[in-house]
Amino acid sequence: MTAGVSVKKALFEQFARVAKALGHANRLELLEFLAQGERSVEVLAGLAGLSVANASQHLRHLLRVGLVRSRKDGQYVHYALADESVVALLGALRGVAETTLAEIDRLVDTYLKAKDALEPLSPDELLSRSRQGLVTVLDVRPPEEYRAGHLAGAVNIPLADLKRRVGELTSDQEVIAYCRGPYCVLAYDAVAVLRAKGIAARRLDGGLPEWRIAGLPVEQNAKAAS
Amino acid sequence: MTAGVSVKKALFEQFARVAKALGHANRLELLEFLAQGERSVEVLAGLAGLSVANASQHLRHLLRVGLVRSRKDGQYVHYALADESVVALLGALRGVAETTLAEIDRLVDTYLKAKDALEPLSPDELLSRSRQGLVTVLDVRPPEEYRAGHLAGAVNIPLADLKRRVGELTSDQEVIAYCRGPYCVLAYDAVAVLRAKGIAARRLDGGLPEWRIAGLPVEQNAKAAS
DNA sequence: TTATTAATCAATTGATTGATTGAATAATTA
DNA sequence: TAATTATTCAATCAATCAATTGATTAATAA
Repeated sequence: MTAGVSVKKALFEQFARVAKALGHANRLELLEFLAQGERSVEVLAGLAGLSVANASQHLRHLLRVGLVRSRKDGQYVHYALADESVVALLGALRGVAETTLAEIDRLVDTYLKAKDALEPLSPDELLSRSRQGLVTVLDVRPPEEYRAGHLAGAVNIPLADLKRRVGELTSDQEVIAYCRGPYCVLAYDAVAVLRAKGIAARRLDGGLPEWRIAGLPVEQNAKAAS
Repeated sequence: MTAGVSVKKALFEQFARVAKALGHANRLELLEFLAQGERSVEVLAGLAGLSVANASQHLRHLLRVGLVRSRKDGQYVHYALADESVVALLGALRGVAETTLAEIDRLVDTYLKAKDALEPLSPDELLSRSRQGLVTVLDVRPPEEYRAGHLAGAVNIPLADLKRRVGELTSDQEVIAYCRGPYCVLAYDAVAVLRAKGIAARRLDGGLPEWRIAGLPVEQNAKAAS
């Protein structure tokens, strides 16, 4: 019982190590990118706008506390989330921040514009509708991200090309657009573009990691699945 | 889109603030106590073994990031978790730490002794069994914690008194013991004591906050529910 | 072998954090 | 009114953290 106190303390210190590792915007952003799939240090540094050395340090920090794992392939080191439970943790963190910080609401509103006007579709709904062939799933991310992993059957038209290539979409089906996750504007913008062209469109709720967990099929057009 | 970058950054910074607030063993311990119910600064300081000034500072920190709320009642300030989502976040943090840190396993083993020998009962199972009157629910925490909130119908026999008062329990029903949460040894010890006396006993999985969310009825013998 | 590239390491700097101390509020009681 | 109690504030100091820089380790290509 007396010894129990220090063990309890040690337990909380371990938990705190994990939480502390989450306590930096850059590391959270890196984790968000990793939630979409394995990435190399250089790619991650580019995505997050960090120097390679800095990104490397943050990644090693995440590695030390067990939030990510790494795999060496030639001269590349690929990082990935350690576990699905990390996605759950990031979701829970978002959940708390959204319900308790008014600041978040303000930012989300600014960032995502007419948020409420675009009621999103849940992964479950998407699953049943796409089984019936009722919807076209549209991935508006850049091709390289699409290749690294996307929803099965999704069409890839990057947002920049959407206006030009809108003819490729059949206008008699509702289009469900998605990009990187809940705070990615691309999908919002795509829905706006499509609606302006008279095509029924909605955004898919959540992000790739959540959909994977929810059971939506994910596929890859790997360049070299080494 | 260019402005989007800084908003995105700001969003991650808000999330990081929350995570950072979780990144200290003392604050996590305070949150664990708060998950059981509202407590005053002095009580929390005592429970966590901190000076009042130090506990106050940690609590104000948690308040600033929205993880707890406070209520002034006379000269006392009572703190409580801001929201149920905080319980979920703490659970997710535990989940990640348990699956990714080997160190945790070692500590839990040391702390909770023959952990696996005592398969716990889930809240759902408890609910159906107690409806049928099949089990006796035993709260082994000190009376003051019991009074502050306990499972409806639970009998309170603090662990220290259990050997002496074991006669108060009917030996023809299985006893389900609980204390403060998943890392509280009292319930483990109680199960050991009861089994030694020939009484079928198991531990209840999780902790009071989780049971509340799972729908188990919680009641209070308030001293003065002001 | 010698470049080149990807990633990490080591050292430095400035900034932030946590515990302690003593003083200051603010509500209650004598 | 003065004393007591619960809490918070303000200042301090040691410890830790994050970004930068330049050097170093591996793997690959010329």
